[in-house]
Amino acid sequence: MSGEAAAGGGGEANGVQPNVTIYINNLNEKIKLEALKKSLNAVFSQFGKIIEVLAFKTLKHKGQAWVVFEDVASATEALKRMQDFPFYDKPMKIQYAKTKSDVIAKADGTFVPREKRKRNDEKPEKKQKREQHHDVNQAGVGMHAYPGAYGAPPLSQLPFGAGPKVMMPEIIVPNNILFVQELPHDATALMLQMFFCQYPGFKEVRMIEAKPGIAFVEYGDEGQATAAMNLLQGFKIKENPMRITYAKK
DNA sequence: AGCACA
Repeated sequence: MSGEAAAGGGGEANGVQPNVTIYINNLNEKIKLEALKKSLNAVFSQFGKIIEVLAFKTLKHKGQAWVVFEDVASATEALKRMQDFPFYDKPMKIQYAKTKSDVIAKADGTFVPREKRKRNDEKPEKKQKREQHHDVNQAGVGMHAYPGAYGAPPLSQLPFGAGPKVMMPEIIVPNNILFVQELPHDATALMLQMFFCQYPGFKEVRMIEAKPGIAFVEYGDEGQATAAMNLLQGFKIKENPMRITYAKK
Protein backbone atom coordinates (compact mmCIF):
# COMPACT_ATOMS: atom_id res chain seq x y z
CA MET A 1 0.00 0.00 0.00
CA SER A 2 1.98 2.94 -1.09
CA GLY A 3 -0.96 5.25 -0.70
CA GLU A 4 -0.48 6.85 -4.08
CA ALA A 5 -3.82 5.72 -5.38
CA ALA A 6 -5.27 9.18 -5.69
CA ALA A 7 -4.50 9.42 -9.37
CA GLY A 8 -6.62 6.41 -10.18
CA GLY A 9 -9.94 7.93 -9.37
CA GLY A 10 -9.56 10.87 -11.69
CA GLY A 11 -10.62 11.29 -15.24
CA GLU A 12 -8.91 8.43 -16.94
CA ALA A 13 -11.89 6.23 -16.42
CA ASN A 14 -13.13 7.08 -19.88
CA GLY A 15 -9.80 7.27 -21.56
CA VAL A 16 -9.50 11.02 -21.45
CA GLN A 17 -6.22 12.38 -20.29
CA PRO A 18 -5.78 15.22 -17.84
CA ASN A 19 -6.27 18.62 -19.35
CA VAL A 20 -6.34 22.14 -18.03
CA THR A 21 -9.83 22.29 -19.42
CA ILE A 22 -12.71 20.42 -17.89
CA TYR A 23 -15.77 19.42 -19.84
CA ILE A 24 -19.01 19.60 -17.94
CA ASN A 25 -22.35 18.22 -18.97
CA ASN A 26 -25.71 17.41 -17.50
CA LEU A 27 -26.06 21.12 -16.89
CA ASN A 28 -29.50 22.61 -16.56
CA GLU A 29 -30.43 23.66 -20.07
CA LYS A 30 -32.93 26.20 -18.94
CA ILE A 31 -30.31 28.50 -17.55
CA LYS A 32 -29.30 31.38 -19.72
CA LEU A 33 -25.79 31.20 -21.05
CA GLU A 34 -24.52 34.31 -19.41
CA ALA A 35 -25.84 33.32 -16.03
CA LEU A 36 -24.53 29.82 -16.46
CA LYS A 37 -21.05 30.96 -17.29
CA LYS A 38 -21.06 33.43 -14.47
CA SER A 39 -22.10 30.81 -11.98
CA LEU A 40 -19.58 28.32 -13.26
CA ASN A 41 -16.91 30.90 -12.90
CA ALA A 42 -17.95 31.66 -9.35
CA VAL A 43 -18.19 28.06 -8.38
CA PHE A 44 -14.92 26.89 -9.93
CA SER A 45 -12.64 29.80 -9.24
CA GLN A 46 -11.84 28.40 -5.83
CA PHE A 47 -9.73 25.71 -7.48
CA GLY A 48 -7.43 28.06 -9.29
CA LYS A 49 -7.24 30.75 -11.89
CA ILE A 50 -9.83 30.39 -14.60
CA ILE A 51 -8.77 31.48 -18.04
CA GLU A 52 -12.11 31.12 -19.75
CA VAL A 53 -15.55 29.63 -19.43
CA LEU A 54 -17.28 28.50 -22.61
CA ALA A 55 -20.81 27.39 -23.25
CA PHE A 56 -22.98 27.34 -26.31
CA LYS A 57 -26.57 27.48 -27.20
CA THR A 58 -26.58 25.17 -30.19
CA LEU A 59 -28.51 21.97 -30.06
CA LYS A 60 -25.45 19.83 -30.04
CA HIS A 61 -23.92 21.71 -27.17
CA LYS A 62 -26.73 22.48 -24.83
CA GLY A 63 -26.17 21.59 -21.23
CA GLN A 64 -22.43 21.54 -21.63
CA ALA A 65 -19.61 23.86 -20.77
CA TRP A 66 -15.87 24.08 -20.74
CA VAL A 67 -13.89 25.65 -17.97
CA VAL A 68 -10.30 26.42 -18.81
CA PHE A 69 -7.95 26.58 -15.87
CA GLU A 70 -4.43 27.83 -15.82
CA ASP A 71 -3.01 24.52 -14.72
CA VAL A 72 -3.91 20.87 -14.69
CA ALA A 73 -3.76 20.60 -10.91
CA SER A 74 -6.64 23.06 -10.61
CA ALA A 75 -8.63 21.21 -13.21
CA THR A 76 -8.05 17.91 -11.47
CA GLU A 77 -9.05 19.30 -8.15
CA ALA A 78 -12.17 20.85 -9.63
CA LEU A 79 -13.07 17.62 -11.37
CA LYS A 80 -12.80 15.58 -8.24
CA ARG A 81 -14.38 18.00 -5.85
CA MET A 82 -17.26 19.17 -7.96
CA GLN A 83 -18.23 15.89 -9.49
CA ASP A 84 -22.00 15.50 -9.12
CA PHE A 85 -22.28 18.84 -7.42
CA PRO A 86 -25.94 19.90 -7.50
CA PHE A 87 -25.82 22.86 -9.80
CA TYR A 88 -29.16 24.43 -10.64
CA ASP A 89 -30.76 21.28 -9.30
CA LYS A 90 -28.80 18.91 -11.49
CA PRO A 91 -25.65 17.04 -10.57
CA MET A 92 -22.91 18.24 -12.86
CA LYS A 93 -20.86 15.61 -14.65
CA ILE A 94 -17.25 16.53 -15.16
CA GLN A 95 -14.53 15.10 -17.33
CA TYR A 96 -11.31 16.41 -18.73
CA ALA A 97 -11.81 17.99 -22.11
CA LYS A 98 -10.72 15.82 -24.98
CA THR A 99 -8.70 18.44 -26.74
CA LYS A 100 -6.72 21.52 -25.94
CA SER A 101 -8.65 24.73 -25.74
CA ASP A 102 -7.93 27.41 -28.30
CA VAL A 103 -7.00 29.93 -25.68
CA ILE A 104 -4.30 27.58 -24.45
CA ALA A 105 -3.09 26.71 -27.91
CA LYS A 106 -2.83 30.37 -28.70
CA ALA A 107 -0.79 30.94 -25.61
CA ASP A 108 1.66 28.15 -26.27
CA GLY A 109 1.97 28.80 -29.96
CA THR A 110 0.36 25.61 -31.20
CA PHE A 111 -2.88 27.17 -32.32
CA VAL A 112 -3.93 26.30 -35.81
CA PRO A 113 -6.96 28.15 -37.10
CA ARG A 114 -9.61 25.74 -38.17
CA GLU A 115 -11.13 26.48 -41.49
CA LYS A 116 -14.29 24.52 -41.50
CA ARG A 117 -15.88 23.91 -38.20
CA LYS A 118 -19.05 25.79 -37.69
CA ARG A 119 -20.65 25.10 -41.02
CA ASN A 120 -21.41 21.48 -40.57
CA ASP A 121 -24.06 21.71 -43.22
CA GLU A 122 -21.46 21.32 -45.90
CA LYS A 123 -21.92 18.31 -48.04
CA PRO A 124 -19.33 15.65 -47.31
CA GLU A 125 -18.18 15.09 -50.86
CA LYS A 126 -14.49 15.26 -50.16
CA LYS A 127 -12.85 14.85 -46.84
CA GLN A 128 -9.19 14.38 -47.57
CA LYS A 129 -6.67 16.88 -48.88
CA ARG A 130 -5.56 18.28 -45.61
CA GLU A 131 -3.86 21.53 -46.33
CA GLN A 132 -0.95 21.10 -44.07
CA HIS A 133 1.46 23.17 -46.04
CA HIS A 134 0.33 26.39 -44.56
CA ASP A 135 2.67 27.14 -41.75
CA VAL A 136 0.04 28.60 -39.61
CA ASN A 137 1.40 27.41 -36.34
CA GLN A 138 3.75 30.33 -36.30
CA ALA A 139 1.01 32.47 -35.03
CA GLY A 140 3.34 34.69 -33.10
CA VAL A 141 0.96 35.04 -30.23
CA GLY A 142 2.17 36.43 -26.95
CA MET A 143 2.66 33.73 -24.40
CA HIS A 144 0.46 35.04 -21.71
CA ALA A 145 -2.12 36.50 -23.96
CA TYR A 146 -5.49 35.29 -22.93
CA PRO A 147 -7.90 37.06 -25.22
CA GLY A 148 -10.89 35.42 -23.70
CA ALA A 149 -9.90 35.87 -20.11
CA TYR A 150 -12.80 36.06 -17.79
CA GLY A 151 -13.01 39.51 -16.37
CA ALA A 152 -14.81 40.79 -13.34
CA PRO A 153 -18.19 39.15 -13.27
CA PRO A 154 -21.01 41.61 -13.68
CA LEU A 155 -23.70 40.86 -11.22
CA SER A 156 -26.41 43.10 -12.46
CA GLN A 157 -28.33 40.46 -14.31
CA LEU A 158 -30.63 37.89 -12.92
CA PRO A 159 -28.89 34.54 -12.98
CA PHE A 160 -31.97 32.52 -12.36
CA GLY A 161 -34.58 31.62 -14.89
CA ALA A 162 -35.42 28.46 -13.06
CA GLY A 163 -38.28 28.19 -10.66
CA PRO A 164 -37.72 27.70 -6.97
CA LYS A 165 -37.57 23.96 -6.77
CA VAL A 166 -36.57 23.56 -3.21
CA MET A 167 -35.06 20.43 -1.85
CA MET A 168 -36.42 20.94 1.60
CA PRO A 169 -36.27 18.11 4.08
CA GLU A 170 -39.45 18.73 5.96
CA ILE A 171 -41.48 21.45 7.47
CA ILE A 172 -39.49 24.56 6.99
CA VAL A 173 -40.51 28.15 7.14
CA PRO A 174 -39.03 30.13 4.28
CA ASN A 175 -37.20 33.26 5.14
CA ASN A 176 -35.39 35.92 3.18
CA ILE A 177 -32.50 35.36 5.56
CA LEU A 178 -30.41 32.23 5.18
CA PHE A 179 -28.57 30.48 7.95
CA VAL A 180 -25.27 29.02 6.83
CA GLN A 181 -23.43 26.43 8.89
CA GLU A 182 -20.35 24.28 8.75
CA LEU A 183 -18.20 26.93 7.23
CA PRO A 184 -14.45 26.85 7.66
CA HIS A 185 -13.66 28.78 10.77
CA ASP A 186 -11.43 31.18 8.97
CA ALA A 187 -14.05 32.06 6.38
CA THR A 188 -14.63 35.77 6.15
CA ALA A 189 -17.78 37.66 5.30
CA LEU A 190 -16.05 38.95 2.20
CA MET A 191 -15.27 35.45 1.09
CA LEU A 192 -18.86 34.37 1.52
CA GLN A 193 -20.08 37.46 -0.18
CA MET A 194 -18.29 36.43 -3.32
CA PHE A 195 -20.58 33.46 -3.59
CA PHE A 196 -23.82 34.85 -2.31
CA CYS A 197 -23.69 38.25 -3.93
CA GLN A 198 -24.11 36.94 -7.43
CA TYR A 199 -27.74 36.07 -6.94
CA PRO A 200 -30.52 38.57 -7.27
CA GLY A 201 -31.73 40.29 -4.18
CA PHE A 202 -28.51 39.87 -2.24
CA LYS A 203 -28.24 42.31 0.62
CA GLU A 204 -25.52 41.31 3.02
CA VAL A 205 -23.56 38.65 4.84
CA ARG A 206 -23.43 38.82 8.59
CA MET A 207 -21.10 36.77 10.69
CA ILE A 208 -21.08 36.26 14.40
CA GLU A 209 -17.65 36.76 15.83
CA ALA A 210 -18.43 34.74 18.89
CA LYS A 211 -19.55 31.83 16.73
CA PRO A 212 -17.20 30.86 13.97
CA GLY A 213 -18.46 28.60 11.23
CA ILE A 214 -21.84 30.18 10.76
CA ALA A 215 -23.24 33.15 8.89
CA PHE A 216 -26.49 34.85 8.03
CA VAL A 217 -27.09 35.92 4.48
CA GLU A 218 -29.92 38.27 3.72
CA TYR A 219 -31.86 38.63 0.48
CA GLY A 220 -34.66 40.90 -0.56
CA ASP A 221 -37.29 38.21 -0.39
CA GLU A 222 -37.82 34.56 0.26
CA GLY A 223 -37.79 33.51 -3.37
CA GLN A 224 -34.42 35.10 -3.91
CA ALA A 225 -33.05 33.52 -0.77
CA THR A 226 -34.39 30.16 -1.88
CA ALA A 227 -32.81 30.43 -5.30
CA ALA A 228 -29.43 31.25 -3.83
CA MET A 229 -29.74 28.44 -1.32
CA ASN A 230 -30.50 25.92 -4.02
CA LEU A 231 -27.42 26.72 -5.96
CA LEU A 232 -25.01 26.97 -3.11
CA GLN A 233 -26.35 24.17 -0.97
CA GLY A 234 -23.57 21.82 -0.02
CA PHE A 235 -20.96 23.91 -1.72
CA LYS A 236 -17.47 23.43 -0.39
CA ILE A 237 -15.79 26.67 0.45
CA LYS A 238 -12.77 24.81 1.67
CA GLU A 239 -13.15 21.23 2.74
CA ASN A 240 -16.57 20.67 4.12
CA PRO A 241 -19.86 21.27 2.40
CA MET A 242 -21.73 24.15 3.90
CA ARG A 243 -25.26 23.67 5.13
CA ILE A 244 -27.79 26.28 4.25
CA THR A 245 -31.21 26.57 5.82
CA TYR A 246 -33.64 29.37 6.35
CA ALA A 247 -32.93 31.39 9.44
CA LYS A 248 -35.46 31.09 12.19
CA LYS A 249 -37.70 34.01 12.64
C1' DA B 1 -26.54 12.06 -24.93
C1' DG B 2 -24.03 15.50 -26.78
C1' DC B 3 -16.15 17.72 -26.65
C1' DA B 4 -15.98 23.84 -28.66
C1' DC B 5 -13.50 27.81 -29.22
C1' DA B 6 -19.59 32.12 -32.34
